[in-house]
Amino acid sequence: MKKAEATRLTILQKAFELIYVKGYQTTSIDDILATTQVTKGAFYYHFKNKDEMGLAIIHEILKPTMTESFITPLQNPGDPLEFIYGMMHHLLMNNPFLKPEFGCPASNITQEMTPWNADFGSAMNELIEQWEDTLVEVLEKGKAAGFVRKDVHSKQVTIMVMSGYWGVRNLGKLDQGKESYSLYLKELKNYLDSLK
Amino acid sequence: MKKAEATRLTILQKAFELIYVKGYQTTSIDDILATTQVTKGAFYYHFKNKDEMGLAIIHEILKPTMTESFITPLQNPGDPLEFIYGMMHHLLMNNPFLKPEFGCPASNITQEMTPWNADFGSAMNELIEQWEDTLVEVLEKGKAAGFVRKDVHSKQVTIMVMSGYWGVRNLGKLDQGKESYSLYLKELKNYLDSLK
DNA sequence: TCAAAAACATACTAATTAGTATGTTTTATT
DNA sequence: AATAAAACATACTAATTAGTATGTTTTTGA
Repeated sequence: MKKAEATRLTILQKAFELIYVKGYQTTSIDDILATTQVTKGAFYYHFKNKDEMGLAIIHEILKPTMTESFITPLQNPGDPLEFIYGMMHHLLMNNPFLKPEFGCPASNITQEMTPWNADFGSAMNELIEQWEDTLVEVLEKGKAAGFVRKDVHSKQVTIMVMSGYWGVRNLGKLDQGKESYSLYLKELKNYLDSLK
Repeated sequence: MKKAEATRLTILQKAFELIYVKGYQTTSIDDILATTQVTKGAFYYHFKNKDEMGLAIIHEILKPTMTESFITPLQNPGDPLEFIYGMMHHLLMNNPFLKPEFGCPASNITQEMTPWNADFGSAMNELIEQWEDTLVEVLEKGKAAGFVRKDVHSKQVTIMVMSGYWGVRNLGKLDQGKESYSLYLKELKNYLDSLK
């Protein structure tokens, strides 16, 4: 990788972590410069302004990460209900990057930015629609393969699952540990069983 | 009401609306002064600093509002599953104050403030525990009265319902209207039916 | 009614912010 | 090696921020 490209990527990655922890608006350019050891001249060489960097983070960091977490594992066949539960369990209990006290990066950005920046809104909408479409698709396949009842409404279930995940990621901020996560996962299992 | 008390209440109410729309950190004292027509001297007479005002909003505005919305209606007997569905439907579809693009005030504050201000965290935790306890209680009564299956785990269901609500309030920010709300409510109905 | 306290008003400060102006250094191309 | 462009560095600016200092007005209780 070229050196300049490495600088740009460092900024995006470190800024993403800072924003995950502190929020977008309260992460200052100077914060980013301090943790990356990049100077202001270099920063503004790579990005026109802060928002351009923010959108680049969504497209170049968040989107690939979510594709890797949600879309790619989906290529496997088998019971989609098992698959969905396993994905949620892994995300909530095993993912080493995501901390209960800081929630879900995508959820955080949506909550903070969407009402006031249409570009952030449509960028996040793309991500979420990709996730949504993938879940609907896998549920439909599951219906065809007999894993899921035929009268199940895949999109409704998808919204239920995504909402639950984002919600518990936020509820969990009020815990000390992962109690809410555990309770949520147990009930998610019951719910998914009811779709068989 | 005394005039000074009225000033204080105006600040809390208008600041609450501003924070709901703009977020806590990005709502400036000057914003609040401009919309309330209160001067800085008056503001700092009533509140030691911004955070004291924020906590007062939680305790004196948010908490009573939530009690009125979630706790009081709960005194009625009858089917708790019907009751929960009705409450969610009303909150999502009919509440005139809450707008899809701005989400849920309690959820917003939790997401923004909890990781960085322990006082906000424990204040919000109080609210949520109150809501949680109420839902658990009503579900237990429902089990006793035969409305809910005996093997249902009330706290798990409660976490599922609260997470779903907070999550769909955030998902809904990406919609133009209330599509996600409608889909969520339909599936919530299916889910609650599975607890009968 | 009249002083003391409560309530409010105005002008300021110091820190932080995103962004710019104007450089110097590094890299790539001939 | 020479040169132009790319990449980075430093010093600044103007706006905004929470909070303070120092007043004036209004209310209250003896």
